[in-house]
Parts: sequence; structure tokens; C-alpha cells
Amino acid sequence: MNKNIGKKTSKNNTDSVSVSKSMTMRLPFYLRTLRGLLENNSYRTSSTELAKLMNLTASQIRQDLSAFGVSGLKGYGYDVKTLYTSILDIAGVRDEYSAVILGTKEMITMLSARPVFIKQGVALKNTFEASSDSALINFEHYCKNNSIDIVVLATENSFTKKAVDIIKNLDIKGVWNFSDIKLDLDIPVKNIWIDDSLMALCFELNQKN
Amino acid sequence: MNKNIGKKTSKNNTDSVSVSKSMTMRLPFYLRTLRGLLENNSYRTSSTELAKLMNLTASQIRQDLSAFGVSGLKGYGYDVKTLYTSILDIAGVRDEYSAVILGTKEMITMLSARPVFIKQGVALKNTFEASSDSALINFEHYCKNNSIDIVVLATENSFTKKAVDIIKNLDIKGVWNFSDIKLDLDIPVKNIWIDDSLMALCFELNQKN
DNA sequence: TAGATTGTTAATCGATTAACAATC
DNA sequence: TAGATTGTTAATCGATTAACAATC
Repeated sequence: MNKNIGKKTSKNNTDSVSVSKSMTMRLPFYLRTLRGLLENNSYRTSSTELAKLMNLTASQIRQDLSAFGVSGLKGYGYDVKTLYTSILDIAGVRDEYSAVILGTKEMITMLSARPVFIKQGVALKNTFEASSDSALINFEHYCKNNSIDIVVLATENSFTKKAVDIIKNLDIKGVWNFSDIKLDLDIPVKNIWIDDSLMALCFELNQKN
Repeated sequence: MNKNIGKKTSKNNTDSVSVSKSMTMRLPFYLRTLRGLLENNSYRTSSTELAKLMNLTASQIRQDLSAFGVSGLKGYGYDVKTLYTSILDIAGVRDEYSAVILGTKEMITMLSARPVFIKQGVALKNTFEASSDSALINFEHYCKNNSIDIVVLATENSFTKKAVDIIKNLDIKGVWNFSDIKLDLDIPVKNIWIDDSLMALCFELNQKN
């Protein structure tokens, strides 16, 4: 289950270090934290400082960074800028993927208004309002003719199943799913479970009585 | 860190079972799966079937349900309806919380269009477009005069800090956060990290080369 | 009854934390 | 040099899986 990534400290890529799933999930969090430090004109940091900022232990920070393959300087700490660009590189923000949204009008408007695609270096090529079967056909044609990497699925649940059937026959690399349905696909899928999140919040509120 | 919940199988509430954080996070997933079964007119299930549907092990299903305090019947399995209502009860969907959205026009439109609040039994009382300081003042006044439980924070990052300062002085119970900023509050917060999710997807795509 | 399936205890696995030698 | 802080190994903790007796 663990992935191997090239170790940044060595010149050749034969060395590798295993990055666990939980470490991977912390990658974006590291980047946000480091961006915060840079905006604050902090150019030097330590595992202790990062631990405080991120609510983790210093030990865990060192384990993570070491697994990511980025190194600090004993007795000194880490250079924020180096750390930031190294992790950016590991997270692959450099790469240009292309995306298309298929979803409700409101979701398309919301996602288009956010700078999320620009920030990640993903080119949003087109959007399709999933309101009729003809829209699905247009979506299918477009993806087949334009080598799209990522489908952003933000349909109402009633449309999701039809959309998934189409996606199965497309040559795309991944799906970013905002619908409530668990997708059964062989390619990477990341889910945003909006409904689950509100439920989890209510559950926590109830626990506190 | 673990919470204790009343055991449903016993009449009195003195018994309790510890539900770990990872178990809690699976609660909404159980509910979605059970809802699927009910829609399919399946009224009986087993740990093996649930495991298949949810990509977990049968053993884990039984551990979870046992910790939730719901019981099946040896040699038979579980009654879907009973399971569903029991978990609904544990998740506290019955409770009526009130909420207010403070955010961008697009996020307000999107969240209002989804049935998420209705589904969870949360009453959406008002929305405030975070586009000026006067909107923040209106928001503050409204919350102070209307006993609001949940603030849905869907502001642009530039507005988030100001909003958090106001929220700190409100008597609310929890925050549902869609902004990219980690909130520093003493009340329960659930985050929807939209940007992080796209980054995680791109990272996974890069790993696959 | 025989087959099926739970509920629970014990074993395994993975992730986090602690400790400390190495070294800037 | 002395103090600080990394990088890594070993210890701990928690969550998942396996196994099986209990029983419908």
C-alpha cells in the first residue's frame, strides 16, 4: 500500500523511502503551513515550531519530512523556502493536468469561482451542466475528443450513476467526486463528502450534550 | 480521546462502550450503505455483505457495530431497518440544530441548493454574503439575537480571519468550515478541505506516473 | 438438527511517540 | 566550544484482522 518516492537528498533516484497513506494525507497540510510561514516572512523553522503550528509532535514532523526525502540541518532546523518547494515538487503541483466539470449549475459556478484549479496548476477546460441526457452526450463527446485527465463529478445523486457509466468508457486518469455516491472505478478517486461532514459535526455536538 | 455512548442493547444507560475516532468517521458511511440497501428493498444483511459493500472486513463490521452498541442475531445477521434507525439515533440526526451561512455568493447558492441541511435535520435560518464589513456586522447581530447553533463558514480566505474573530465572541456550538484556513476555536469544527482534496488527487496521479 | 453468523478474545499490523547519538 | 536540533532506532499505542466458541 505504501508508495515509494525518489529521495531528494541523493543525486540518483535509486534510493527510495516509503511514504505511508497517513503521511500522504498530511502533504497539503504541510504546504498550507509553510505558505503561512512564508507570508509571515519566516524563512527558518524547526520540527518543534512546525509541531506547534500543526498540532503534531516534533518527532512526527521529523519522521514525515525524512520519509518525504527532504532534509534539514542538524542544530539549525529547516529552510522554509527549500522545504516548501521540495514538498510542492513531491506533491506534483508542477504538473499540468486538464479537467472538466460535470455537475449542477450551482456546483459549476462555485468551483469556477474558487481559485482551486489555478492554485493546483490544473487547467479547467470545460463545464457541463448535468440537467439532461443530451448534456451527458455532449460531455462524453468532449472528453473523447480532447484528452481530459480529470473529471470533476458534482452531479445530483440521481445523475451520478449514468455519469459513472459514461466515465467508465472514457480514457481519463482520475475523478474528483462531490456527489454522495461511492464510485466504483479502477482509477484514482478523491471524494468530498459534504453530507457526511455535516453529520459528523452534528454527531460531535451531540456527544458533548 | 474515545467517547462513551450509551449501549442500545441495555435498558439502562449505565453500560457504555468506547467508540474510537476512526469508528466515528465511518458512521456516515454506514448510514449511506444501509440507505442503499433499504432503497433496494433489502431488509436483512450480514457482516459479510456489508463488508463487501463497504470494502471493509467482516470482522471490522462486527467490531464497529458491537462498539456502537447495536446487535444482530447469531446465525441470522442484522435487520437493516433496525440497524439504520439505531445508527441514525447514535449519530444524532434526530436533533434540530439551527445554522447560518456566512460566505461567498457562490457557496451560499451551492449549499442552499443541496438538500444537505434538510437531510441532517439542521434548520438553515439565514445566509450572509461576506463581501463587506457591514455584512459581518449584520451576521454578528443576527447570531447574537437568534440563538444559532452552527455557523457555516464559506468565506474567501481574506475574510476568514475577521469572521473567526467575530465567531469567537458568539455563543455558538460548532463551525462547519469550507475556507482553507485552519480555525483556532474551542468549539467543534469540521473542515471541508476542497483545495487539499484536489492536491491529493494530483499527488496520487503523479505517483502512478 | 445442521448451517450460518454473531460477539469477543487474542494476534498482527501500522502509525505515533520517545530517546538519543550525530553533528551543525 | 556549547547549545540546538536533526535523523533514526526502539518502544508504545491504537486499530485492524483472525479465530472460534456461543447460539439462533
